[in-house]
Amino acid sequence: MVQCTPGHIDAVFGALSDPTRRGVLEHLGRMDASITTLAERFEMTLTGMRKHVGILEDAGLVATEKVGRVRTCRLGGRGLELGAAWIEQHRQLWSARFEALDDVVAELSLKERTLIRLGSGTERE
Amino acid sequence: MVQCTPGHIDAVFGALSDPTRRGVLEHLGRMDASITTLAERFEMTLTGMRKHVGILEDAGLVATEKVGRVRTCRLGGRGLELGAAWIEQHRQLWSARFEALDDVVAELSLKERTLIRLGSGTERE
DNA sequence: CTGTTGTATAACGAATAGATTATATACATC
DNA sequence: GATGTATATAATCTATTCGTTATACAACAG
Repeated sequence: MVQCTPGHIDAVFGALSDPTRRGVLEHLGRMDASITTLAERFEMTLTGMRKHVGILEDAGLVATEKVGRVRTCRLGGRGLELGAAWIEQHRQLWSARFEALDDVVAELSLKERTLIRLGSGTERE
Repeated sequence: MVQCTPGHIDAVFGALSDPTRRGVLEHLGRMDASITTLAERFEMTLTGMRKHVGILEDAGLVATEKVGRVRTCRLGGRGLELGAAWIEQHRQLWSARFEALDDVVAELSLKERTLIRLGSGTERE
């Protein structure tokens, strides 16, 4: 079951607020990775990367498993749903208050999906 | 046009990671408010609340206008779209990698929308 | 003009975040 | 068992966050 305390949402948004961590999520979206791999990819010490991964774990965005001496990180599903749910719920509230905004939103949703190549400083193009 | 730098997304998620600020957003979703009103509502000093509002402004989530000595705060549209767009984009990435997750997502999207009464510590029920 | 109200600004403090180095441990390999 | 690799843990450092108090200013009420 999805745990949904305020603190958990804090953790999800807090985790997403760092560009390195968003970059890690993008990377894990393409392939699983060890701490060492991620540390190299993001030019950071192992210890530093381990902390980021820990934060992503706490937020329910990443799951890890240690086999032998290698800790493998992969995307771990539900955290992002929490954030998405909160935002969606409030977008609806806002839309009710600003009816005119709906048009803007509809208009933007197309543009943004193509415009955005953003967010981590580690784009692959 | 929606500015969409990594830093801007940092600001949006960072702003959303604090329960007081999410509470302020919820409050402003129901009615506009002055700094004083918000400070009372959230049992905080004026200075403290002013800072939170400033952070929400920087993230593009709130707009303020000072008339006379009163600064009125209202929801200011585009910031939330940025966060929503980022999450949605990556949910799609993830879904591609974990096809089985799609079912879970679909299943949860119903449950969560009713389950969640969350996020700010200032629920009104 | 005087007093009160709403903000702004500055300075401070405790706690956390983001990163590091140094050291230890645990597994793999030869 | 010796060596190298992958991680864990502890200590440290700087910067930022979240909140405060103290002070100043600006505008409305009388």
